[in-house]
Amino acid sequence: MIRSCSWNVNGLRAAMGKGFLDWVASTDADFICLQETKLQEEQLTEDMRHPLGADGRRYASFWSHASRKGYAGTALYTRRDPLSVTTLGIQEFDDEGRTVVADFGDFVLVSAYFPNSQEAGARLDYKLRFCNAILEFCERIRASGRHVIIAGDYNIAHTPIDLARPEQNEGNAGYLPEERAWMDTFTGRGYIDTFRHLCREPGHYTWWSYRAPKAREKNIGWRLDYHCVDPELGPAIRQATIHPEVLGSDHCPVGLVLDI
Amino acid sequence: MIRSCSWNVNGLRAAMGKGFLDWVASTDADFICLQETKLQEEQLTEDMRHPLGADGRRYASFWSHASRKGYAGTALYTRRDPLSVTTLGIQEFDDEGRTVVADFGDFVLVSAYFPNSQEAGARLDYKLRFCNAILEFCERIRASGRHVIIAGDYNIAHTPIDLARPEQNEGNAGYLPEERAWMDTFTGRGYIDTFRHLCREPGHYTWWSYRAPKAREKNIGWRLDYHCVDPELGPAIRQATIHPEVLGSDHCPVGLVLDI
DNA sequence: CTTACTAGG
DNA sequence: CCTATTAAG
Repeated sequence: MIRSCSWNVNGLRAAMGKGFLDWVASTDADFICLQETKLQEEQLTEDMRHPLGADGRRYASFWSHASRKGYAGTALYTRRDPLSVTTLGIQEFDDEGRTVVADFGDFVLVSAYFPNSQEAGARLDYKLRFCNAILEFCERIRASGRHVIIAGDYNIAHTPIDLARPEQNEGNAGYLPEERAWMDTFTGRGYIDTFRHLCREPGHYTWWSYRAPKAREKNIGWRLDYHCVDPELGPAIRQATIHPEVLGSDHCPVGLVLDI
Repeated sequence: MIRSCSWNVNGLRAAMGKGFLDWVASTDADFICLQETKLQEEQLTEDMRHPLGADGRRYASFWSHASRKGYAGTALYTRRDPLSVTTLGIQEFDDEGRTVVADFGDFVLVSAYFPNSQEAGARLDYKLRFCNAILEFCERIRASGRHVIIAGDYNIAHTPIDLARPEQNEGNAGYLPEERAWMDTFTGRGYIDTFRHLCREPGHYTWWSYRAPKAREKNIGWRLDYHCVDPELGPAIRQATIHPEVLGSDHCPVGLVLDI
C-alpha cells in the first residue's frame, strides 16, 4: 500500500508560518509532492528539508527550483528510498523547476506543476508543450512495463463539474478548450483521474481564488490538483481524496492510496 | 500664535492604518508638515486630502510627489489659507517631491525632506546641493524682510548629543562631517534649531532604526527632524517639542509654537 | 488577495 | 525591519 499527498503550497516559506510542518506530520503519507515552493536551494531550512513524519522519522526530500527567484518550483518528500531522482529533462521546463521525477523501480512518481496558461492564453503554447511532454513521459514508462503516478497542480479544470462556475469561465486560463482537450487526450489514452474515478459528484474543488471575495467559504472553486495514474493501476486505486479543510494556501492537498 | 507639527510618516498609506487620522485630530496644529508620503496624486484619498482637525474643521492640503512611485514626497496640511504654494523650483529636487513651500505673507513655511546621503555617501553631493538650495532660499526670504520656517526631516544629526551612538556612527549616512558642517554653516548664519534652542539635554531623538532590534524601546535613536527658523524669530519661539510616544513610523513628530 | 521580488531607508 | 514597487497567480 502506498499513500501519496500533493499540495500546491503557494510559497513554502509562507506555508511554514501557517502550520505546514504540523500538516506534514499529520498526513502519514509515504510521499508528499509539493508545487509552487517559490524558493531556491539556499533558502531551504533544515525543517523544510527533513520534516518529521507521523511515524516519528524524518522525510528525505528532493527539490527542483526555478532559475528565477521566488517562482514556481516543485519538491518531493519521501519515506522510501528512490532508485533515482531526476526531472523531465527538458530545458524549458527544468528552468522553471516544474517536475521532480522519482523512480521507485516498479513505479515512477512525478510531482508536477503544470504551467498557468495566463491571461489571453499568453502561455498556452508553453503549457501544451509541457502537457505533451508529460504524456510522452508517461507512455515511455508504461511501455517499459512500469507504473506512473503524476501528482500535482495541473492548472486545468477538466469538465464542467470540476469548477463552480463553468459558464462564466469559458475561455479563462485553466478552462480553455485546448487545456480541456489535452485532458481528454490524456484520459483517452487510459490514464486515470483517480478522484473522478471514485467520485462523480460535483462541488469538490482544490483551489479557490484569493482575488474573489470569500471564494473559499462560498466554495466557488476549481479542481486543478490531481493524482493521475496509468491505466494498469486502475484496480489498485483504494482512495482518492481532497482535503479542503487544510488551510495555508489557495490550494488544498489531495491524497491517493494505491494497493501496490 | 502659530502651531506647527512635522512628521516623516514613512508611507502615508501605512500610517493611515496605524491611526494617522486620530493623530492629526489630536495635534490641534495650524500646520502639519509631512515627509515620505510615498504616494502620488492618484493614490490620495479624500481622508488624506482633508483630515478632520481638533477644531472640527477639515484641513486644506498641498502635495509634492516624486515622479518615481512609492518614493519620498512631502505634504502640508493647513488651517490658514496660504497666499501661494510652490516648491523649491529646482528640477532635481522637485522631481523627488522634496519640498512644499507655502507663503503666508509675513512668513514662509517649508515642509522639507532632505535627501539621505546613503551608504558610502553615494548621494552626498545631491544632498549637499539640496542643503545649499535650502540655505539660499532662506537667505532670499530673510532678505525680503519676511520670516522662514524649515520643518522636516533633515536626515542629519548635528552634534554628538543628537544621536545615541555618536562614536559608532562616525562616517555613517546622517552623521557625515560634510552633513554636520552644513548644519554648522546653517546655524552659523543665525538660523535656529528651535528644539536645541530650548533644550540642551541629550537623549531626545526623532528616529529609531527599524533594522536594529528594539532600537526604539532602548531609545537608541537619532534627532533628524527639526523646526528651524530664521534668526529674527528667536524671541518668538515659545515651544519646540518631540513626541516619541506617537507611533506609526520610524520617525516621531516634532512640534513648534511661535508667538507671531 | 496573496506570495514572491527589488529598491530604499 | 519596514514601506513601497513589480510580476505572477
